Amino acid sequence: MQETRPTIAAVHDAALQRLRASSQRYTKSRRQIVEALHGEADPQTIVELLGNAPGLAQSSAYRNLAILEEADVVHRIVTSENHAHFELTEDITGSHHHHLVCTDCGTVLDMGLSAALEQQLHDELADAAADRGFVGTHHRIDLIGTCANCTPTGAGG
Amino acid sequence: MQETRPTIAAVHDAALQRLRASSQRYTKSRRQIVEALHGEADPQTIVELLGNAPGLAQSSAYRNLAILEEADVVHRIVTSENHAHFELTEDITGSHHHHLVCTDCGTVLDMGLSAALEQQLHDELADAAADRGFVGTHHRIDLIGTCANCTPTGAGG
DNA sequence: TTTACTGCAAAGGGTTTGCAACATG
DNA sequence: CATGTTGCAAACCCTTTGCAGTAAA
Repeated sequence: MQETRPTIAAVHDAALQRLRASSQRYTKSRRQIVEALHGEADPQTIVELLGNAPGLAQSSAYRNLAILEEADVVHRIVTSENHAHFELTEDITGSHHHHLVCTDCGTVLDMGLSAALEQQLHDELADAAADRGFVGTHHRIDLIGTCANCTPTGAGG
Repeated sequence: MQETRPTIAAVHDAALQRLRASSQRYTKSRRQIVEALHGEADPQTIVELLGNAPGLAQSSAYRNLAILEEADVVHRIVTSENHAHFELTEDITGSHHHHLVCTDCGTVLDMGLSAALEQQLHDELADAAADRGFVGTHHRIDLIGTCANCTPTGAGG
């Protein structure tokens, strides 16, 4: 699922169009953020992102991430950790996926589920929403646990 | 699913046992928190909780919620909102459920899914976890959208 | 050129913590 | 009686914001 990612050029193009649609510019800082997010397979925290975007001010990162989120270029992931994680939206990467959240170090990893399961889930969520007068826009599935780095017994366990 | 909740007495009993297992006392503050959580159908924020637990200091609420969480009496829900939400654990209420999260007001509502879907999800999550060397403990499903109070067009829409 | 964006640093807001008094077992 | 808990208030940390200079369209 990580192997079929669009090229950075395609991502920049998509980002540019979305920002234009929101009457926003595609500045150097924003390109840096998009490149940093594209460069890593999994969602990054602000701190990680700043490490991958040399010279970018923290305040600019927050401001631009908010704008990129508003323009549907970036998606914000909030787990029980203190730091939020960010990734390119599914619209841009073209892959619907969910997350593995490590309770130890806070790392967030991507994972995919079958289309059949997604469909059934979609239907049941629609029913549940209707029962409560709720209008759903999208769903989110997380598997909570410990990642390979934080699991005591190395592998195979 | 909300109709089959255990009595407050049963909840207190379960909470007491879990706290004892964690070498913790079941103090007046902790009882107050458990009662407040039992009293509402849906997860509450700290502010709401304090409103339902007269005389309880904010710091005590945070401290005790952490202890109750550690003892598996209380579950913390983190959405994209600023405020965390809290509810009694499924072990205590006896009902496995998921959440509807309103992006407008931050409200969190409970919902249930079918056993069949839960089973299939469980299996696929196990596969995805294995692929990444991840050890999962539990999952979380949220439907993001707007609740009845925040949806412009009344109902049916 | 005009407008929006950037960086710095200080402010904001939910959560956590130190300390003395108090309640629990 | 010894230890854990409470409440107050200050500290903490991530995030947001004001302002003057700068880059984008």
